Amino acid sequence: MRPLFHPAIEDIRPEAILYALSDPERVAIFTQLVAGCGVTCSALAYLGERIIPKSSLSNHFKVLRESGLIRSERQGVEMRNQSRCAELDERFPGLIGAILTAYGQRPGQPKAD
Amino acid sequence: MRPLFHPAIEDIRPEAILYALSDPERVAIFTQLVAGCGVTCSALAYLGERIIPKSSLSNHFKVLRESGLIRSERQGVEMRNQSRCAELDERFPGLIGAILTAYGQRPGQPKAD
DNA sequence: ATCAACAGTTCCGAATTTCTGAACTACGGA
DNA sequence: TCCGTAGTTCAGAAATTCGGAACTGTTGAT
Repeated sequence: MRPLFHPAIEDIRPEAILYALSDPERVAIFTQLVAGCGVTCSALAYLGERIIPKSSLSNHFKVLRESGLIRSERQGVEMRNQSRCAELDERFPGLIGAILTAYGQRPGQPKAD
Repeated sequence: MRPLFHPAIEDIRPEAILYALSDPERVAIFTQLVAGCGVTCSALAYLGERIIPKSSLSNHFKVLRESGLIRSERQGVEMRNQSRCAELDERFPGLIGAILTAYGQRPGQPKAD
């Protein structure tokens, strides 16, 4: 499998972040990661009112990863995902927090780590 | 004149805001409006390095308007546009500011450090 | 009233992007 | 080895975006 691409912190573009988080399904996924639970891909298939097909889920993770919002690494047969909140909050102060607050889904302080 | 649709402040959805501001051309337009001047549509056709076709420009304004970011009203033969920042900042505290700050920190943009 | 000029919108076809089922790859365990 | 599970990639259909041309609505001039 191709190595997964993660942008360096300085290469992260605001438009990619906003685009990634303009989809409520991706926001729900990201929110779970920020909260620290459900870190694998398949664990999140039942978010919301529908079952997200796994190819769509995989694509959501790719968008989140390539926008710089999350970091993914393979661990055995599954993929561990974690948010890059701490880095992001240094680069774009207050941005992630304000977005999650706006969605009304912020479960904790993204800066905390 | 047929009134243009503007969402009530309580109907504004974060995903619409993020989607609207995930396009750098729209961000450039919005930034001009935030800067204060009630700006017309055609006055912004030369933002950035290309001439934006007027149908595209019209669509950008429509997206901004229907997401709740701006208010537009016809004044004579032209359209005056203004940002809804004050309302928005009450509904989604810090969101617009954090987004504009994030765009202001892109590489290539003036940096405050 | 009629016409022309202008600001912006709408229409619609082409190009691009998104979605998702099916096929596939990668890893671990027996 | 073969099997099951986790996730990715492929490919075609569906949806969205882009932008030129035609159109609408307003003002000012004749």
